[in-house]
Amino acid sequence: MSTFLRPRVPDVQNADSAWAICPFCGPHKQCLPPDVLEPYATRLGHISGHRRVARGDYLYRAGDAFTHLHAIRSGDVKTSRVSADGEEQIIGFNMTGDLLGVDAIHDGRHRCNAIALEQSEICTLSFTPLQELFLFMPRLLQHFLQLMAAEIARQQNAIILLGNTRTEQRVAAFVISLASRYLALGYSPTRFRMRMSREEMGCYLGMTNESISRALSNFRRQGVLNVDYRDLEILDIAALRAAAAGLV
Amino acid sequence: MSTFLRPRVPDVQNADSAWAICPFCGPHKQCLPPDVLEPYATRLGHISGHRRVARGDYLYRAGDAFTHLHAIRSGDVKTSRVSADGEEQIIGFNMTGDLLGVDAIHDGRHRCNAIALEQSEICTLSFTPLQELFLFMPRLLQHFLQLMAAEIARQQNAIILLGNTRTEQRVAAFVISLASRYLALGYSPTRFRMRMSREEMGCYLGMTNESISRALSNFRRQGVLNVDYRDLEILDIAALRAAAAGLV
DNA sequence: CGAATGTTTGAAGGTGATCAAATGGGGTGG
DNA sequence: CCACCCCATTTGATCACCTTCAAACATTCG
Repeated sequence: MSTFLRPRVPDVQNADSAWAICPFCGPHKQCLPPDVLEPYATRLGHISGHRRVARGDYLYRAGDAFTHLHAIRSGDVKTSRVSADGEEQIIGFNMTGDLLGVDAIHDGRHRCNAIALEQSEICTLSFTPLQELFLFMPRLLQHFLQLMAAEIARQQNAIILLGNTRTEQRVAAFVISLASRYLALGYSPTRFRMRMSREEMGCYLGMTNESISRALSNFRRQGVLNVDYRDLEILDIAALRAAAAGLV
Repeated sequence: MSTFLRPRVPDVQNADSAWAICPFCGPHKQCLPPDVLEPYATRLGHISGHRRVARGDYLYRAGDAFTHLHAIRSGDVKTSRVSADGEEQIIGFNMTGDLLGVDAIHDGRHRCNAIALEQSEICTLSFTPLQELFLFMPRLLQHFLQLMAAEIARQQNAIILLGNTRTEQRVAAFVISLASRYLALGYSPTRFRMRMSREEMGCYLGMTNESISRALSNFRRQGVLNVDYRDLEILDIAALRAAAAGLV
């Protein structure tokens, strides 16, 4: 990286609140390595806020002017768009550590709704001052670019999933995706509660809630999963992986 | 924007070659407004190169180390990934003005293949020096962020298309997408040649080449399109839009 | 505790995939 | 420049998969 522009952030302690360092994912710090985060914490704290949202609340709506990025500190959120005929179409599910709203950088207007699936804590980041911080903090900028690129890569996976797989394969891949994200957050990857309805899963995966239900039931009959409504346990991860790879 | 970091680029004429200003899309300049581009041209020129590729050539391969971004100066390119079972899965089609490879910023390694659909002219942009330029050129950075966000938005459209539409609707939307991109490039939006095979279209749209062919034939029978192999003419844009909106 | 919503399972029907074959272009080598 | 061959495209027939419609049951939240 360039040596001529080194962060000139004062090395001030800022321990008054955990919220102050939340903009890049708070306690888990998975978005930004601690050694990078530390000197930025103070400045980032100045441009961030936080809110609590209840199940069903909107973080932002399609059409809203884009002013802030939204980071999930805890909880689960879905992002969706509403088509011309008024039907909701889910773009993705997000959980602790995810950063929402970057797509709105394009034209300064949100094109998605972000809706809480349960009570959640949200950090808001004012984007204009963040952009100015980038000029002082090359590693912060680099990190942000990597974040956006990771989002693109994730969406590529979704495109492949939707275009080139059958229902059971798709559901298996989705369950594995959830498991690996819970693992990354330090939760059990084999037992967790799915926060979205079958309807919402189906909307995201391009199938009906009935097909989702049937696929999960099939996996249960095969001894691969233990499904009790939204509680899920992975019994045979190898078989699940095989199903996700299309080896049926 | 910040006033303390204004571009300090020497105002040097740099007219020796059109290639020198190619990094952000050359003659069409659609990526960067001329008044922004002008002062950057010299510096950008220093970090850019160019190549000519023939039909079937790889711009880069999945697994390659990421060093350069690739901008299409002319021609058409497809990006794809190869699944575990060795099948090609097309992520997108790109044409003049598109910037490829941003997804590799995530971990410094390309995850896609980029393959020329026909003879093309490609600009290469060394990413490390570009990152340093960002620190001097806030508007260039802002523009780049907008570019990446636009890519995310485009992929969201693809996800919706794949998940929530039927074949005819999907094909109609694809044709409209091609038309609007040709329009933006100054070409006829109603008569153009499709650069990809039915097979490749199908792979991208999550259907078989036969289904693509049938959908196009149906539109021809209805007087909506004139299809002659890869040559396409839009006869009834209103009907096509209606089909793309799912109003069948 | 009751109503509304979410989930499971069944049966029937439609859409798109698969298999197959004929036709037409385009690229390559002579 | 032409002819050939390979491959893309079109069209048809059959079939599997998933959707649709329907009903029973569980859960959650007021």
